[in-house]
Amino acid sequence: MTPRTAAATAAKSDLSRAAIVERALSLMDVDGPDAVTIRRIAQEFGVTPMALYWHVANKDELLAAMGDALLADVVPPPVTGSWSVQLRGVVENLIESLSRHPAAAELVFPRILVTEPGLQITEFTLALLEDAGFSREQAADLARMGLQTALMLVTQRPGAESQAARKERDALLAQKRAHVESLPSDRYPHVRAAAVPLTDCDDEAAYYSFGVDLYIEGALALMRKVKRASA
Amino acid sequence: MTPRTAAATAAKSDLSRAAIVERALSLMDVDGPDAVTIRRIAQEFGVTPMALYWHVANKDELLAAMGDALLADVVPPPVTGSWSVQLRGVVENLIESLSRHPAAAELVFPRILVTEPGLQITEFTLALLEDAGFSREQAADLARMGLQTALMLVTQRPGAESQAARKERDALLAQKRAHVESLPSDRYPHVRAAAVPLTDCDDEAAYYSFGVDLYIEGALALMRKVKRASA
DNA sequence: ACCTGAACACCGTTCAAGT
DNA sequence: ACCTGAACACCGTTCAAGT
Repeated sequence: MTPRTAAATAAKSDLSRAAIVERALSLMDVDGPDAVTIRRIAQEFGVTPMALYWHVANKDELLAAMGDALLADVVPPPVTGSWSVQLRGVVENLIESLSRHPAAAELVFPRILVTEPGLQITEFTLALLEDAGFSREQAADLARMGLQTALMLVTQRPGAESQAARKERDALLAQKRAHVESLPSDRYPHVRAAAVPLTDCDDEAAYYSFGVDLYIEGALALMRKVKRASA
Repeated sequence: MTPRTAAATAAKSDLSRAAIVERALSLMDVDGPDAVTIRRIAQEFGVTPMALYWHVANKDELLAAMGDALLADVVPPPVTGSWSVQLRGVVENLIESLSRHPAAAELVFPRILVTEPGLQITEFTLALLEDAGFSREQAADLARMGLQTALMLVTQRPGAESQAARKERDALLAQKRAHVESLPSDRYPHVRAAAVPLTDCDDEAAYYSFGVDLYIEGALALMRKVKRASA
């Protein structure tokens, strides 16, 4: 029996498409997108780079699979309540899932119309919006922007928007805030005063609900306009 | 006199930081982000890869400079009209500039609080929103989401969201639409019916104004809430 | 069915050297 | 001041070969 580390043994025995995808996702969160390489993942599994190609066609397919994995565990939205309450549920559940792997969140975009769960979310949202009275085109745009809203809120959350490795993130954040606070207050008084809220997010829940509010209130206002025009 | 192509001669004589940035931007639009490499840009200028390092510290700095270039020619917003009209101007002018290089648009995100024009836009927007009655934190969140809205609309515009080279884009788009149209209509009736608006954008102006409307109407609705709470 | 080894065409970047 | 040449450590990927 050749000696091997316990970790490598466990990892190697686990080599599978799902395990690779999961490892790639956490690699992305911890060490940033540049760390997600075929060779690095293989190394983490104690395996040759070429071994991955048995489970995954190529890197693009791996990235797609990562997007699919995020989409796969989005909780289905509530089916009761007003259309705006249900719409809010769609966006909130998206945020809930995407925020588990913020660095990988944007990978879901190209997968939404290709993957089963993505299509189900889209179907539900379109039905909701058309029933509410939006035209087909408006419903399509609005549904798309709901996904965009969830995605933006997650990927660009102040304090977490950097693409660097987790280790460097705090230093970069401190540096950025110091820079903003060093700005001349005669030229940028508001920016300086808002240095903290611009660079960090002390209350995550409040941040997300404010963002979702903006979207939902916008949709409600547009609905009123549609009703007025058709009346 | 050694023979050289006219293009290479003209390009070589033009080698400068600004020229490199410009070339990188159009390379990104035409051939996709993967085509933006130090070596490829050098080749386009008929020059050795190392030559670029005189004008640019490294690739990260080049990407930052590309973001800065987009921000640099954002038209200043109008200074008259209600706060919501001015806010709309901010977002519309951002869209105007970013849509000239959609593939590079996301590069502005990390540059907004670092660059002169970015800070001016932020200062203007924060002042606008705080004067309107939003708290400092709300103003910061709302300003950020205005930028996010502009960016998302541009980068994710249906039919242009692919990161592929321009040559392949049409084929990919057609393929995607064909896929959506081949969906079982008993399971995804709304998605199927909305195949065209989901995959293409026939009226660009209408698409953008709908997106900006959503944001502005949302802001107006939140303002009413703020007023009501403080009354 | 699943993995390895060698090889290829690409990257970004350093460092010393040219003019 | 501006550019070249050689070299290094990395990529993704192919292809033939092992078990």
